[in-house]
Parts: sequence; C-alpha cells; structure tokens
Amino acid sequence: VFVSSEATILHADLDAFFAAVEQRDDPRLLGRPVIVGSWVVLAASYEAKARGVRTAMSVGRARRFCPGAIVVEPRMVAYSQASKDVYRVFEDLSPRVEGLSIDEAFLDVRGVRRLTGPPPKVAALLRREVRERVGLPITVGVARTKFLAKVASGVAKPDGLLVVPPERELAFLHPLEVERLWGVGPVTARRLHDLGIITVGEVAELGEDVLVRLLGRAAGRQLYALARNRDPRTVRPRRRRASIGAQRALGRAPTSLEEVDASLAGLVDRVARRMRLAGRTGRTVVLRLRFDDFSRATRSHTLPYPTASTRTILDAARSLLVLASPLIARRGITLVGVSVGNLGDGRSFQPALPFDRDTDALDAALDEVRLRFGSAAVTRAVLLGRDRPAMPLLPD
DNA sequence: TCTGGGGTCCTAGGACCC
DNA sequence: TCTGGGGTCCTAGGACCC
Repeated sequence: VFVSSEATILHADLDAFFAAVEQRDDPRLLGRPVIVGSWVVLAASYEAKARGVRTAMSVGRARRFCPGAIVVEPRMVAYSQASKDVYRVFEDLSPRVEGLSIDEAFLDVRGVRRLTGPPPKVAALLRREVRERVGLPITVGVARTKFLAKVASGVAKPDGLLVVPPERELAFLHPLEVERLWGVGPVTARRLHDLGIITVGEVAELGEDVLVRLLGRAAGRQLYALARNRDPRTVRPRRRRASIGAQRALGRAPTSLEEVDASLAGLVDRVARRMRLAGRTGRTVVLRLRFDDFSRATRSHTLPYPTASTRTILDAARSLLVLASPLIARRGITLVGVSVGNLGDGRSFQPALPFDRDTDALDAALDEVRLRFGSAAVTRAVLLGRDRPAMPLLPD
C-alpha cells in the first residue's frame, strides 16, 4: 500500500450539522442556542453546546441546561438535501471521496495538486466553497493518514482548519487523551484507565500482546497500530450499505405484545418500502429488542432467498417476536427494531415452498429458485424448509 | 450521562462440508 | 470407530460511530 509521505488526506466534517441547516434557513436562529429534536436532542448548535446540551439528551433536560434554547422539529429531507449539496462540492474538488456519514467524508487530494494546489490550499478552498455554495460551516483536518486527519478535524472544531505536517505527527498525537481516538469508546477507555493509561503516548508504550489480551484481537491490533502512528488505510469510495433497518422506542410504560406486534408491522413496512425504493433485497431479518434495564437482545433468521416483500419480512419478524416473547415477558420491552441484512442486488422472489404438500409442486418451486438464484439457494431453501417448515409463518 | 435512530465491524460457538 | 485440518454459513452479543 502506498502511503504518501505528505499530508494529502482531508477529513471534512460539518459543524453541528442539523442545527446549522436550521440556522441557515431561519436567520432568526443565528447566534442563538438551537436544539433539533422532538423529545431527544438529535443535534445542538454550538451556542447550546456551550451551555451543556448534548446529543441524545432528553429535550426536557436540555431545556433545564439552556432555558433560552429554541427547539426545532427535525427536517430530515432538508438535511439530506444539504448533505447532497455538500458532497457535490467534495466531488467537484477531488474524484477520491469516501463518505462516512451524512455529514463527514475523507478526500484524497494528492492528485489535484497541479490543478488546484497543495492540500492546505484545497482544504481552505473546500471550506470557502461549502460556505458559499451551501451556506454551512465545515471543519477540515489535513494529515498524512485518515486517522490523523479525523483527529485533526475533531481538534479544530468548530469552523476550523488544522494541518498536521508529517514531522509534527507524534507531537500532535501522543499528548491526546485516549478518548479522542477513533474506535475508543466508553468501554475501551475505562479498560485503559484501569491500567492507569490516560494518553495516546502511554498506549504507544504498551506491547501489542497486552492490548490484544485487553481488547480482543482486532481492536487490540488496531489500537496498537494507531497509537504508534501506523494507519495504512487509503481513501476508498464508499461501498454499498450492508443493511437497512428501522426501530422505535416504546417508552417506559408497560407495552403489551399486541402493541409491540403492531409497531413491528409499521417498522417492517418502512424498511421494506425503503428497500424497494433503493432496489435492494436481503436475506437476513434481524429483530432488535431493548428492555427495561437497557439490556438488549437480537433474534435473526436467514431466508433461503433474497426478498424486499413486506409480507415475507413481516412473517419472519413476527416469528422472531414469538421466539423472543419469554424474554419480553421477563424483562419488559422499551424498544423494538427490525433490520434486513445480507443485502443483495434488486432481484426479489418469494416462492411459497410447499414442503408439506405434493412433491411435484415442490420440485417446480425449487426449479424456479435454482433458475433465479443458482443451486446454492436451492440447498439453503431445502435445509431451511426441512428443519423449520413453519419458520416463515407465524405460529398460531 | 438514564439514553433516539441509523448504521459498521468483530468475536465466538455450532453445524456442516471436504 | 476414531481421527485432523481447513473452510463457509448462521446466530447472538457487543463495542463503536454519527
């Protein structure tokens, strides 16, 4: 893997994205604390953050921190349009863009030097263009690796630009607290703190085997490499998404299984609709649950063939709900979600495999599966049908 | 810091196959 | 009847990200 010896990777991150869109579209909100969310905070403007408002906090709590806050209902359509506009700016600047989420992306600008200039100049131009063409503030980190670029933008926020030159990398990296590292969350941070480790520099003094024992193979190796400033990842245009899902919090009041089932139908309808709209189908249906004590559980079922059919997905999801009903009875449910993974291309087909009926009809159905999806799908269909003939149907 | 909605990746055991 | 090494797929849980 070729890694440039120069700082040529940009990490561009919109500041308080949803709130900034609201401030852009309603000038009365400029300079004032803005909270986006209906009953939990999805985003807060920097004026609100300064008073202690945080994402995922309840709006009631946020109001106590910041009585003057203006609470705005989310407008997802406006945000996704703004995101598209910003990505257009990115793609006009460099052909090598890797989107991370609705509001941040990596750009490799190595190739645009002769056309546009050196990376710091491209970064400044990017910030100006986003401001002029979309009307939003954006922070950019520039470094030799993705990881350092991402950390740099985090440090430079809001509305900033920070370049980490190759010779200053360790001086920049080692004093940082471990929490700043991409991939270190509350659990990992606490495990490190238990060892008395506060900074990245201290992590760099640990052996790889120590970190692997502490955090697992992948996470340990990753952290070891990052702390020693090794990050060979390159900027790659984003792959297609691997799952599509929806979920709904149910509140703390007891919820009957019938109500959960009704919510589930709404969620499946939304998911299946989005899948058909995106031209995707999937095989693995996952039921996601959260309980009174905030513990979680998932139940999943893999269909023999890909589908985007509301009926098929709902049947599977309801079977999984029945499977999980003892758990729900014991722990009380506060969230239900469903997602479909194992996503393939758009081909969708739901033969009703008549395992318990006449063999001619079964053969014909399997022939069709083979024709459309190949013999591997036939194997899966037979295995599944034989082991669990009732699986796709709700046990009555 | 008592918690929304949308995702990604990793681990580990078991079934099954050659 | 006992046995190895290597691989894929499925399920469930968990950490993490924005």
